[in-house]
Amino acid sequence: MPKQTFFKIPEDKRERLLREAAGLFAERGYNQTDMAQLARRAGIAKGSIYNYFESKEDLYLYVCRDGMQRSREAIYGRMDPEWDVYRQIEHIFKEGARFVQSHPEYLILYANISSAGMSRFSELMSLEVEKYTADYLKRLIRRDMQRGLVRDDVDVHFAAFMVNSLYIIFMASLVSSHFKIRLREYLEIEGDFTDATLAPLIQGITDTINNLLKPA
Amino acid sequence: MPKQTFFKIPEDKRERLLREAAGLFAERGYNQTDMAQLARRAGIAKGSIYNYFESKEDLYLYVCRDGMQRSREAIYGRMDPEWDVYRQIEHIFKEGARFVQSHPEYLILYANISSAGMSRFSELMSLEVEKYTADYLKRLIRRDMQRGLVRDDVDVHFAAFMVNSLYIIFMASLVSSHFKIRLREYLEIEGDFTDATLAPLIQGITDTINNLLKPA
DNA sequence: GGCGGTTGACTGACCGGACAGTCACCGTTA
DNA sequence: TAACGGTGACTGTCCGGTCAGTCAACCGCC
Repeated sequence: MPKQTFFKIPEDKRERLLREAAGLFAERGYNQTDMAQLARRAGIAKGSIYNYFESKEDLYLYVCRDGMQRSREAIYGRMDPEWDVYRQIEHIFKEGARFVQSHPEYLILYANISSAGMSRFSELMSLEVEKYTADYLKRLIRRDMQRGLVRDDVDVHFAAFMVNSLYIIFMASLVSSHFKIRLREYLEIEGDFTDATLAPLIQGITDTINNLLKPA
Repeated sequence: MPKQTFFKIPEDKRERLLREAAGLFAERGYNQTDMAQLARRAGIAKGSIYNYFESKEDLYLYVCRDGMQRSREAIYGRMDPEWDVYRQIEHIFKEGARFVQSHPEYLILYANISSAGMSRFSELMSLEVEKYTADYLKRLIRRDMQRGLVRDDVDVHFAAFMVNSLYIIFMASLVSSHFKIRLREYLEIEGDFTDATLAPLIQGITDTINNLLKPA
């Protein structure tokens, strides 16, 4: 957690530091991020960062949690909880794609907690990151099973796992340099992804999910 | 590529260095791996490593490529190319799970080329790593489509992408600390994974794939 | 088979750069 | 003038890569 000072400084300074930190941590990873460079980019002195946070690790954890919060708001914020599971999943994929294209840094931060040398962080954050989505999906599938919209022989845990797995791969494919290359190789796409290439991909994935869940 | 010297030293010394390097790079990541510590673990002097390889980066790339090679041999080696796509996919998942449990380091190396600060490496290796599997799966699906074993309205590229995506998530779930925690949370498993928890998961995933491909 | 010479793998102390975190001082405001 | 946020030069540590020197093995010659 930040020190109190961090919440007493002007909001734009706070935002700028968080923005630059998210960008740098995402671009270079935790260990390769240089606090002096971060200070320079954020337009403050290195010492100031240590007035706001106990340590680099402290800052990193806060930036990650803050990023998860922002992602969640962007993706779940405009969703009507009364929509059926199929419409909600479609919404999540579409809003996710939109959000990740304007703010790839947060998804990269997420992806990095699973990389080598980060197990210290993953022990702190993985559960807290995954629990929200896992619970949400399971509740949603269960609710629509009761409404007769989902086959009643579906294993709720497994189904939620599959939905989220496909979501993770999809999002990573838009953002990580490795997964972008991989997606291009599989779909034999030249150049950047456009709505014209992404729409059928989302369609294919959501169709697969529908197939898994929909009554015969 | 290694220098010639590397191929002139006794095989067990060579193997030991590669083994320890794969282990350390996987455990701590590229940047956090200390060449002095690696030398100590491999039972040689730091200078010797630089008699075998130009640089840390050179060693890393060789260890990764070597690991991919070994993984491929373990997983594709005992497979009969005449088996139908469903049997081959099941074999890949089962052998993959077996291999990754005895040699998690190679899959971790694979997973790490997609992490932050590794884009330099992913540009070098991603294509070469993914191309093999992508081509293999596409060829297999196409062949069995001609044999009438796969629905003829399936998009081969998309189908291969889905199969490999589920495979990646599955393998990562057995190996990365983050994905292990995530799998436990979704499936509500306590403690370690056993065959009893893994078998139904493989079953669920291959069923989903079969559903995607099999004629009505 | 003994001897001098040559080769090349092996070694680890050392160097230089990078970088997290500190601290003594500064400027502003109440 | 006290309190507090801001600052950047400084420090200690870490680590990739180097290199001058060692030594065992091998070779050709007597």
